[in-house]
Amino acid sequence: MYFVLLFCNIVDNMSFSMLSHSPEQGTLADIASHRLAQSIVTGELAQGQKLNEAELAERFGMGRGPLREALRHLEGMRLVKRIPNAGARVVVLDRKTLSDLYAVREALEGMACRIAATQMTEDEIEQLRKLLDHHEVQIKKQGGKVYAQSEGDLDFHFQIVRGSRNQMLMDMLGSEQYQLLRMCRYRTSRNAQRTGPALQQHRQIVEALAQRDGELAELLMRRHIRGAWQSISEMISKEEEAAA
Amino acid sequence: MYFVLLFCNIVDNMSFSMLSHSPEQGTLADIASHRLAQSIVTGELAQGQKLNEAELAERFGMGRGPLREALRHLEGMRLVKRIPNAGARVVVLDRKTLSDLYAVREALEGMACRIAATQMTEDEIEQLRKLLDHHEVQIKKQGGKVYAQSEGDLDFHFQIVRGSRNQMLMDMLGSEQYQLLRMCRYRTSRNAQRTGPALQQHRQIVEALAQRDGELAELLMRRHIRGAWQSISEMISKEEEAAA
DNA sequence: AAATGCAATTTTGTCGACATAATTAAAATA
DNA sequence: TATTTTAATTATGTCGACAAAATTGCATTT
Repeated sequence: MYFVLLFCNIVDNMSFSMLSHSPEQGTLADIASHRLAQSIVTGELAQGQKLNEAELAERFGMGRGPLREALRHLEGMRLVKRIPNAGARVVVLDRKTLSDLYAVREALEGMACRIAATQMTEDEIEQLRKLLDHHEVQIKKQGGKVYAQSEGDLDFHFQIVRGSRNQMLMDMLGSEQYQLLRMCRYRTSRNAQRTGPALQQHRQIVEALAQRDGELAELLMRRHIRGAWQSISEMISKEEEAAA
Repeated sequence: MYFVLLFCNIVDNMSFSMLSHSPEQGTLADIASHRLAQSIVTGELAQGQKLNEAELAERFGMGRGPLREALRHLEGMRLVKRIPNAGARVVVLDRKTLSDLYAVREALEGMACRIAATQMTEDEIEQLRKLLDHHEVQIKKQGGKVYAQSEGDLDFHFQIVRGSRNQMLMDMLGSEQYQLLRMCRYRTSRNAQRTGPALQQHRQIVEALAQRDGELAELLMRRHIRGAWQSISEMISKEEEAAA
């Protein structure tokens, strides 16, 4: 029990590690699952690409059994789409899929924010402030590394979700949806970012949490996510124009 | 393409079939997944029970490979909890888990309702009315068969989720959360029901949809789900008292 | 008698080989 | 030449056997 608590504290302070860091431990299926997820999220495996079991199994140095289990897991995370007797393909993030994702996020994270306002400890809120300070420094110091900023942003959101104390929410957002979000970020992070206004909005949200104003916190979070979607949506439109 | 559309129409009219009917087709892993899910939901497999791979594989007449894939799938659906090197167990639906589930449901189905008010066709809304008429007849005719009523209730909710046209929402609620809900119903369906007030609330929601009043529809749906949770919560309390 | 350490058993994790279905390529026909 | 049929190839689905880990039961020790 002591070790479990210790581990949790480590995780607490690990910024975005819990979302992306791959554990080179556990069963081979778990390892394959993490490596595949990472490859898909970063775009190393292109959207819609066919995933050959034998090929991947050899690349990962394992048999096809564990790899098939990993594919089932990724299917549950919506990172791959399986068709019986016809293999698995990397999911394709089209406009409609992302639109649906952001709509769900708005509802869920809005709720998380409202509850978190009543559940988070003063200490946790103070941690959020420090996280944002850290982000601000990072933004000013190195405006180039948009990747780390994106992960930092996701980390902020997930800390609030944790503050809701709703395990189902943590599972749904943490282990599934955030992977799709990260995937989306990687696709669009080359283009312009909106880190400045986002940071400002984050600060507003934290202050609402500090004042225990759940209604306001929810409103701000929903507006923040709607703004993010608008930004992404415009980016996709430009890409579509460029492609045509 | 013609066959696909035809199939969809059939599914549309199949009341609760899409949520529980097991397809004796596809891969063995899919079959095992459905049969296991059904056994877990109905309580045939008790909560917290250890799931022995070899035993289940023999019972289903298949090897352990497909069964392991099925377990991975059920883990994604949150029906079982796996621990590396220590096997899988049926999930335990304690009060906190169900509370979290209903909180998430309220947010998601509330959103679904609001969007459905602008997206559903007149025909779909008329279908909802007919569904409720059918429920009313069933309730009056045979007050005993609470099982069918529960499934009918879930069907109503899912039709509205479909009306939101949000595929992610349909996946999340349809293939995952509803299984947990059905599981919960089976546990508590022996006790008193609240089919009367629920039907009334359903009718209110449909009328709000018909008037294209998304705000009202969302409010009514959220209130409806909160009421359902209150009812379930009291039931759990009584069970806990009886056990003590 | 309780607790600890060790051996035996059970169960999970993994791999390789075979069967079956889908895809591709080639050949035959209109 | 275009299309359909058929054969060959590839990939997925499945099983059985082995290795490693965990659990159980027993014997030993304090």
